[in-house]
Amino acid sequence: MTTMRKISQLVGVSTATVSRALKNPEMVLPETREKVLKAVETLGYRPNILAKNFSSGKTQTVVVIVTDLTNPFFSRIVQGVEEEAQKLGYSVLLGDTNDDINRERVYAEMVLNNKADGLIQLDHLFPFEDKDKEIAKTVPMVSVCDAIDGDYEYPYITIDNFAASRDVAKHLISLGHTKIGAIAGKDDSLVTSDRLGGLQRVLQEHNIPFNDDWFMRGGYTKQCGKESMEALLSMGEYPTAVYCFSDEIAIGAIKAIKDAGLRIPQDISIVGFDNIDICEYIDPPLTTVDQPAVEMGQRAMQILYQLINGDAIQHITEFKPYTLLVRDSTGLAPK
Amino acid sequence: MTTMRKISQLVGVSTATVSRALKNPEMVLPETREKVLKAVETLGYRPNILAKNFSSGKTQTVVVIVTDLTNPFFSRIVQGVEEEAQKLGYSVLLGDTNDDINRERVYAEMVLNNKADGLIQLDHLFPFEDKDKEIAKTVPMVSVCDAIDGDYEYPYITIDNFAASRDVAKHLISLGHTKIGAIAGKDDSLVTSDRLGGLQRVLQEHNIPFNDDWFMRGGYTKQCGKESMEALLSMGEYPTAVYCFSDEIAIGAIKAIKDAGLRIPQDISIVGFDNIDICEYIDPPLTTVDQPAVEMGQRAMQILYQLINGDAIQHITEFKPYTLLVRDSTGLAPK
DNA sequence: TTGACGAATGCAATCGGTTACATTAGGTTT
DNA sequence: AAACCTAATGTAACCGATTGCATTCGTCAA
Repeated sequence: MTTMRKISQLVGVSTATVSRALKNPEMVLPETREKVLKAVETLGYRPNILAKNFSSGKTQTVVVIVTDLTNPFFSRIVQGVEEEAQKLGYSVLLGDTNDDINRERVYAEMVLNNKADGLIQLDHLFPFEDKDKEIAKTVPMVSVCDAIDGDYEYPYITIDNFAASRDVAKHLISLGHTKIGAIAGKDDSLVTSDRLGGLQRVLQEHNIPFNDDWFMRGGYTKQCGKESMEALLSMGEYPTAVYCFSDEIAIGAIKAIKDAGLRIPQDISIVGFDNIDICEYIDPPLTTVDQPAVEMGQRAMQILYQLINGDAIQHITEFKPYTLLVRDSTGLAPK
Repeated sequence: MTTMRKISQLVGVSTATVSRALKNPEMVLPETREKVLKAVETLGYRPNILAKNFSSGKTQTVVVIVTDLTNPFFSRIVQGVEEEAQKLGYSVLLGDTNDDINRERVYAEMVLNNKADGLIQLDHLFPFEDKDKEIAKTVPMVSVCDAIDGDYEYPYITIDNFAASRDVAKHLISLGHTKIGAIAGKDDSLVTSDRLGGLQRVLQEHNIPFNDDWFMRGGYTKQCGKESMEALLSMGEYPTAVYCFSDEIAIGAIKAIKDAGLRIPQDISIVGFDNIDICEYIDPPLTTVDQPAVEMGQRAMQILYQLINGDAIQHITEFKPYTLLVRDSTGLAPK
């Protein structure tokens, strides 16, 4: 391997000069610089990043923790993170945890072990136990889209889920729906409580009762959406509109409705959340709340960059704009 | 930060002994080991991976290059890679290239710069130019699912695309189809030529002409699928069955067909490829070829591991089993 | 002419864990 | 008892780039 020493020998200067010629050209005589660059060229020198990282104590790398990379909403956020990371000179280590808190912990500890400089979390469980909270304090860390409800002091990029839910609820009520159910993703998360809260608030404002039996909990998967919807349909009386807390859930719900021989939106209206690509392509096109996934990922990376580079860790919840996209999966309530 | 030196001072031994107590316990007196472990515990020592990597010259990290992470087929492969990487003690650096050859090159060079030990490529363009081929020779590298047609000496994990295409073609012919179109993903790739070849061979065997106008090329996206299908439908005579080289393409094609007021499969049969999760959920459920994505990713990582750890680079094309899944998007050819 | 100053460069320590080689202690063999 | 061996541990070099401090050299002012 070509090292800096070889360059310095070829040019007849010290390694310090070579280092400066490459990193701080203005500290070096133009002709020295020329000679160094030429030697770099002829020997095909590449700086050993390992050595650089070691002496600087930084890895120029961040870890992204995702529970399920196959969820297109999450993978878009990751794309945003990565795009921004590359701009800022960082690499992205992938941590797909498959909902396993222990794997989350492993990835979080990578920062402590100097394998990465910071952490971005999507839809996470960590920090989970008290010992995790200790770790969380020392690790530069940002949450995107979902966070743990608790008193943690790290930034959180999201949309105003409460307000978005209010918009969804108003939309359904304006179509005449009064029998409204919901299928949530994960329990005990800020997203779930905010979305549920927004829905309940609007129902309350319109004196429409909220039927707790019609509030289902599962995961952000098609499978869960299908099973939850089947459960709803098997009840004696079921809702005429179902608000799914993710598009994946909605897709599963739609499948269950069609399998039962019912029509969307004539019999049941469906609303999703996230606006993943496929929403426009499914039948019927899905009414959903658009979240700016890529932008959220980018922003998370920007903030993480600031944290890593010295800004004190402060609690910032940053809201991005959202849009309710009305498509064909919602319609007038059946008579 | 707690370093090995601190431990050694606390215990009253040298750093070498500490190192051995942790890495080669059998080289150290049991009681010494106990004392070291205790000190590690009380001081909360964590080895600095940066230093370890530096002195060993290895990063225990691999790069995965994907053109589009939001494609669920690719993200499943990545999941497989990651799962296996974790088992083998490796981390995964993500390289989403957005079809940009320059970004691919950046990621490939990470291996040369000691940022990673090896490279896994999905649906890639690299190596592209002659200078890339030089790089490719020195970099431990494995392709999954798609490779560049050319004389490169690195392993390739795939399914037998030619045979799978034959199965698709036979299935369509058995349903009475003779007017068969196809929508490909990328040009100039082994996958495209194999799949097209398999289709053409079977048509030839049945004395069915292959209409070149009905062979569309684009990318592996819903958007491309939709546009290609619209183009097909705008022709005076269009196929009664369309073989899409990915499920994403198929989903776009289905959208175009429905928008045109036609029915699937009564008017047009559609076949996809990959068997991504959503195939069961769309309307109608999609006939497709299942590829064992997770397993392919795992296997790619295993082989890369072997390459990194000394096995000579050899050209292996390894085929995984595939399955044609007949669902409801294919039916009898219209009279 | 000399002292001061600044620009350019060199010297050498440093980061923290690993490891080849050296040393020591304890036991065994002859 | 001397010679020898082995297990356990210590010493110090090493990986390669960075950087604080020292040095050199040329220039300008006193």
